[in-house]
Amino acid sequence: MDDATPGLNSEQLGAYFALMEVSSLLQYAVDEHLRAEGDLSYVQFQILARLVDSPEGRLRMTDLADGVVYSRSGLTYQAGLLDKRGLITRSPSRDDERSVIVAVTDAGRALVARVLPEHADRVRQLLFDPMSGADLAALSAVLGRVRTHMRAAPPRSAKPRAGRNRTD
Amino acid sequence: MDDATPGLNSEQLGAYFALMEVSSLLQYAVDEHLRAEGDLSYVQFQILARLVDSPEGRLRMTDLADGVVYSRSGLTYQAGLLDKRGLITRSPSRDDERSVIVAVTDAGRALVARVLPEHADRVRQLLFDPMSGADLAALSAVLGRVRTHMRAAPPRSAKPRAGRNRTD
DNA sequence: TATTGTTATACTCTATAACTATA
DNA sequence: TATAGTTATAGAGTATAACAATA
Repeated sequence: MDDATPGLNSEQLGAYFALMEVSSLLQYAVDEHLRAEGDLSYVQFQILARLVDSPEGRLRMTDLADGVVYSRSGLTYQAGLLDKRGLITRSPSRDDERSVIVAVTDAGRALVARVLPEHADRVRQLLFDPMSGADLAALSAVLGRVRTHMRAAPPRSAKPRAGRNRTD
Repeated sequence: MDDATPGLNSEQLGAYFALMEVSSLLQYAVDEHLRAEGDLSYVQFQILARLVDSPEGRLRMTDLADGVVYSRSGLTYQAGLLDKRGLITRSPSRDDERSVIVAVTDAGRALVARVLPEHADRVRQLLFDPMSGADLAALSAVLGRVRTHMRAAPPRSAKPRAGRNRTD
């Protein structure tokens, strides 16, 4: 019954457009700062931030690719840039010789630490300043639910022609 | 007091990441459909949709550039593509000879009408299916407030070196 | 002088396909 | 055979600066 339902009512349409506009403006502002202050694109920052957030500062390429919405080749490209700048290292995994372990370097951690405060500040000013505590709680609840839902059926890096769906 | 406040608490940080991830996944899914079905990028679709939404199906280039987060040259590029495909027309304004009026053609309207239903369907499936009515109301309220706030101080197409701020 | 828009150019980024190597 | 990653390549998109024309 996927195509029997109508499109979107006006409230949904408004919320959809507002969501895209808000996230677009937010990313634009944040990206601008990251480039000016740390010579980082938003994607590169996300990669570094994920590594810093990870338990031991190290993740497999695949894990990173699943996190960010990129193709593997795209991640290889970005990782190459970060590697060249000494912000990460790449080394083969002992567990699985096919895998590559990406690790943040001290320089990478330092860079994140340097840009993070102002980054957070911009986000707060643009996104959270006009919000009440109740707003924030509501937003968190809704987005959390939506994110879980979206992750359940992830068409992210589904690229190989075979497997997955036999409906074709 | 802009820089005296701390960054973000964990709830804010979580909401921020969730917002960016949700919007990113949503745009990814929608963009994919637009390209496959209508050979349109998300930006091109936004331009067409805005024109269709406008009173007479016509807007100035500047109005379009203000709506989408683009540089003027970027808009000229995209408008050129749409013009080449016969989806829009561009003509000088009578009111102000400097301005260019962009108008949707019938073909443009037809294309939007063709892709819109499934577009809306994807948005509904990904974004609104996991939401209750209360969720939607809360989301609309919050995003509406944030959008207004962001639009109040828009660093969008602030590019010329002169004017605007005399603090230099 | 300020604003509107275009052009030229250079660059970043992303995706596709072919390829290697390991499980 | 399937998975992990890289490389080559080609294309789309974006920003900057210089430019022309009108207000």
